[in-house]
Amino acid sequence: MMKAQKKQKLPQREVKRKAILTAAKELFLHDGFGAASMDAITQKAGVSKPTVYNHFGNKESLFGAIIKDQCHDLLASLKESEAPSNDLELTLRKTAEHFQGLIMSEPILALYRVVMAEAPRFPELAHVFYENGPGQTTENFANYLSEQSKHGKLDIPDPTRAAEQFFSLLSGHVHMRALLGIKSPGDSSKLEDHIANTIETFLRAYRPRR
Amino acid sequence: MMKAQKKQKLPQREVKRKAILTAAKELFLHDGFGAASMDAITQKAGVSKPTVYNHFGNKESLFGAIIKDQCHDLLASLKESEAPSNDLELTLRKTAEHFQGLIMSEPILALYRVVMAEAPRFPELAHVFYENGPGQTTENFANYLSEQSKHGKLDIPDPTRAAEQFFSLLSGHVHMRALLGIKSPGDSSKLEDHIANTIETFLRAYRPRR
DNA sequence: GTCTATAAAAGGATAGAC
DNA sequence: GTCTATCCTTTTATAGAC
Repeated sequence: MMKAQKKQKLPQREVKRKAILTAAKELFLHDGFGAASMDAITQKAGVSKPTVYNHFGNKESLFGAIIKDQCHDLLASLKESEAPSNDLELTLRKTAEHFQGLIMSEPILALYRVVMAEAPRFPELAHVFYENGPGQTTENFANYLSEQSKHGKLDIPDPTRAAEQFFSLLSGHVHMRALLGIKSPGDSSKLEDHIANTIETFLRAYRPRR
Repeated sequence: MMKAQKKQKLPQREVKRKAILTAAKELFLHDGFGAASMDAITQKAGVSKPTVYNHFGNKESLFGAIIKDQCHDLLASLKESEAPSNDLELTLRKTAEHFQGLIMSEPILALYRVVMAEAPRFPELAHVFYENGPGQTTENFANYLSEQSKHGKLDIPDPTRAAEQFFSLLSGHVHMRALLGIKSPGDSSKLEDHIANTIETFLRAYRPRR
């Protein structure tokens, strides 16, 4: 199954491809689809225009490749946090911290902005984003909640809804302000506070009564 | 204080201005800042380019005027729902329905997309949007919650946080899917369900325990 | 104040040499 | 496969007539 390579020389084609992807990723995420020009991308990548078009055909395809890449990276990072312990509150806190750190990071904020902005023109990308991000996250967490509910640690009639609620509470206006680039004084210093409060509220709503 | 108008003729300048604003609003909200061209705007407005530039100077200014207009309309619509009755659950439901109907409408969804996408390049617009929309809404609702809490109908230590949580639960993944243009089967038919469930969860978390 | 016509620049994409 | 050089379209913005 191994393709014989004529020499050990590093395949230059792949090097250029990587360079293009890296440059395009940075510019598309930072400037959006319309404002990022192919010219700027070729320049940043250190290649010429025909090379870019040889690899990706046109601007839309390149954009699609970048966004899908980012979405898959996103999922990969989300899967790392699979450590459901027996300690309910600990698991909630770990999950919340991981999720929060992710969605408040600049690369993911930029991905949110771009995908939402271009959703009307790139509906497929919007789907990929949702499935790999919020969709998958919710599903995994719903399974956990369902299990905990069976064990009597929680009282949850609809785990999927509860999972969505947990993540909605967690992102909330803090996430919205971050998407809008609004720096509320103390927002960042009070993230721990926000997480603790989210968990407390969630448990008040779903902890079995007595 | 009344300016004497030389004749009863309608002021043509204002007519054209309105036409430009209407056309620009539609195109900017539908296509975003970059993809909407001044050419398309002039054409749709039925005026010529120099007229547009005479009125608004450049594309950025026109965009700013449009977005700010929309944000103020948004606030106006939000203020209409000020009917806090003594029936807590009724008020929650009315508030939720009004808010939900607003944020799920296409014009407001488009406004969200555009403002978020352009937030890095138009930070001032992002602020105007937040203050007139989520900020004001939260503040008003927090006041109501605070009152209800004093009367013993709710047990809310931090009204602003609780208000944010209420609206976060309410928008949640339903709103995100709408922003992404994802039509979940039954999403629209189950909005009433979603609202009812949000209120139930909120009350489980914040209703006084005996 | 508003138009026709056009300038000036930048964008996406390609032909042809190597 | 990759480059240099270039084409064609579209874009923002303006000069000058009415």
